[in-house]
Amino acid sequence: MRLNQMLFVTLRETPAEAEIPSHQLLLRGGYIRRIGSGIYAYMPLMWRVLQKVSKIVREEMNAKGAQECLLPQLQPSQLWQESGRWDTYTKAEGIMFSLTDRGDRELGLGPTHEEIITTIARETIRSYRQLPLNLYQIQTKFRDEIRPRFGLMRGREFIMKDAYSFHTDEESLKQTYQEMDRAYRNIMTRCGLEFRPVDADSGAIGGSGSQEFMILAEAGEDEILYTEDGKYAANTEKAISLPPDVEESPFNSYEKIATPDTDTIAKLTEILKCSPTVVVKNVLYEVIYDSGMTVLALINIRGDRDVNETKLTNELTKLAPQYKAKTIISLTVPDPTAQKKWAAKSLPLGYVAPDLEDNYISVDKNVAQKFLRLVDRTVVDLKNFVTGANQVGYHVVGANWGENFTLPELQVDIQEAKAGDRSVGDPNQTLISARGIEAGHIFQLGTKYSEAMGANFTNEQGKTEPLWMGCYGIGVSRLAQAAVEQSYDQDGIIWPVAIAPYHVVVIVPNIADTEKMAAGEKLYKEFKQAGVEVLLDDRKERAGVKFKDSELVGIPYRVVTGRSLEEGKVEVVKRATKESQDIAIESVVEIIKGWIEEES
RNA sequence: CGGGAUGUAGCGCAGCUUGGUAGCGCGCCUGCUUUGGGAGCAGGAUGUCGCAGGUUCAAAUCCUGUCAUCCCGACCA
Repeated sequence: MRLNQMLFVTLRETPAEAEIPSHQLLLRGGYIRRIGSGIYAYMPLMWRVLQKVSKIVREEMNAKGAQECLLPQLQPSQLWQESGRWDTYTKAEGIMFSLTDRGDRELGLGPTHEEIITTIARETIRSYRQLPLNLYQIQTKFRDEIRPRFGLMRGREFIMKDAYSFHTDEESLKQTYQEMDRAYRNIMTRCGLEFRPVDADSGAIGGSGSQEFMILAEAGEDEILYTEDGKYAANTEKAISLPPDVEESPFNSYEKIATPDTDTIAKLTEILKCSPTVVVKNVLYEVIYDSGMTVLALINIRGDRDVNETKLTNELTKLAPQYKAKTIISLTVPDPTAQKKWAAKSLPLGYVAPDLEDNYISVDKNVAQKFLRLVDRTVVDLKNFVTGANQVGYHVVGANWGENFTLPELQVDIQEAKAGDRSVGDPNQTLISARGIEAGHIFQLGTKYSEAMGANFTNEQGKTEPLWMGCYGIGVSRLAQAAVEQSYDQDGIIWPVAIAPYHVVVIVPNIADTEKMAAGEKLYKEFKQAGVEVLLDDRKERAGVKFKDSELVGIPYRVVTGRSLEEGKVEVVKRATKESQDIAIESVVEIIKGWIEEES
């Protein structure tokens, strides 16, 4: 392509809206244009990158026997009602754009396609003979993100590859899951990315096992924890760990002590001269279930640990049936205004004890009349601990479960793992923290959707059974931007060769110089004939502008028909290293072609 | 949704406190010079000052409302 004919607009200054390097560079390089919040146009260069990523994804999916299809974006609400996700997705999670058509039918704009694919499966899969099956598509998805961010990283419209597999049993599902894991590793590696697969929470999609593929980058929205030996890696949301050992409690008799002005653990332990590991912290959460019921959850956890709200949400979701509910609409630490809605009297904030009486809750049929008491494992075996006295200004010390307080029946792991904690699998390993961008996520769904939607098959024994399902997503547009986040310098983008929009840019420093122009044209033709993707910078611009642009846009190899032309040579510069060398004009095409084959 | 901020030329911003001709840099167009690191000189074009009301002789500026965008928290590929 000749730059002179291309819609090629770079920005010298960084648009104010962009925060992180990859977003800034994609805007400045003219790869993307913002159309609305979280809505972007992919310009010609970007589209080439996206197509290259898609091509790699296709090749790896096809290699595992997956079949490509294309599913509708406009989805009837009834399918989502069948799976039970319509209300969650349009109300609780609020992630789905929905609309009503002129015939008064409700439709959703697809944020994901489990419902559609399950419908197809139940209509077309009859027998075990047709299984296993893996279908995928590369599609634009719509999600009404509350806060779109960082350009393509979290858009409201984005490109995703999603695959769905169907099986006769769990074993077959696990096998495909493993194959997808392999395929995903290949995809990330081929795209030239540094990544890490981690254990993950499966969130609203549901199902049992799930794994995320994290592209390592400082700007990543997720924190991951891993051990140095590489045997354990998990998203912090999911991570488990051994907390530091408990220090000996300095208290051996049960006593109530005046502790004025100690509404935080730090202030308390300073006054009592004890370790936070012997403190039982009591955290109050306000939970609203989709049945409209408000439940107050009182969590007991060790003073030096924090509650992992993802784990807590999962535990609370399990308890939903108790409150005639299916799911949680909100989970918050209630502020004083929120407390007024249900508190019968003012709470001893900062001094709450595990036995906080239920009569703090005012009588209301939409509010559970008893605290939901959950105890984290970190404090189950704690002896002679310190905790609140349910009276402002006072704590108790030397307390024990069974003697002074009743140990709640619901014992759960809801502590948040932190860097520095020991690994559960191998206590000699400590957890290290890194930030990552979630570019892929694979799930073992099990029979959640097939049961809900009646997608069954007949097995070898002639019995009807629900299909086992898996689903596998890759954020194509997110992955492309993540690649930039992982590879840039002060001058611009450094694309991995495999996904660069073009391989080579031939720069003619001065198009008025007919000899240099002719050399540029000749090389341009030869590169094209050799199957190398080449740009010719034949714009009426000064050399400096062309150099700056080529670096900003990040084409891996630059060929300049400049000074060295007199000796029959051209200058060749590698974008990644800025390494420059003069190469004879007749061999340059072959040499660069060789480099490209090596790199991709 | 809660907290914070911003809307002025394609991009980055000033002007608003104290109302009175809408400005700067970059980019864009024309010409000449320059021609290997975002050129120099000369000339030129581009704005319903987010939108709607209000106050006023007069509003980018003050008041009210509204919309949009961005940043910090909960969701997710």
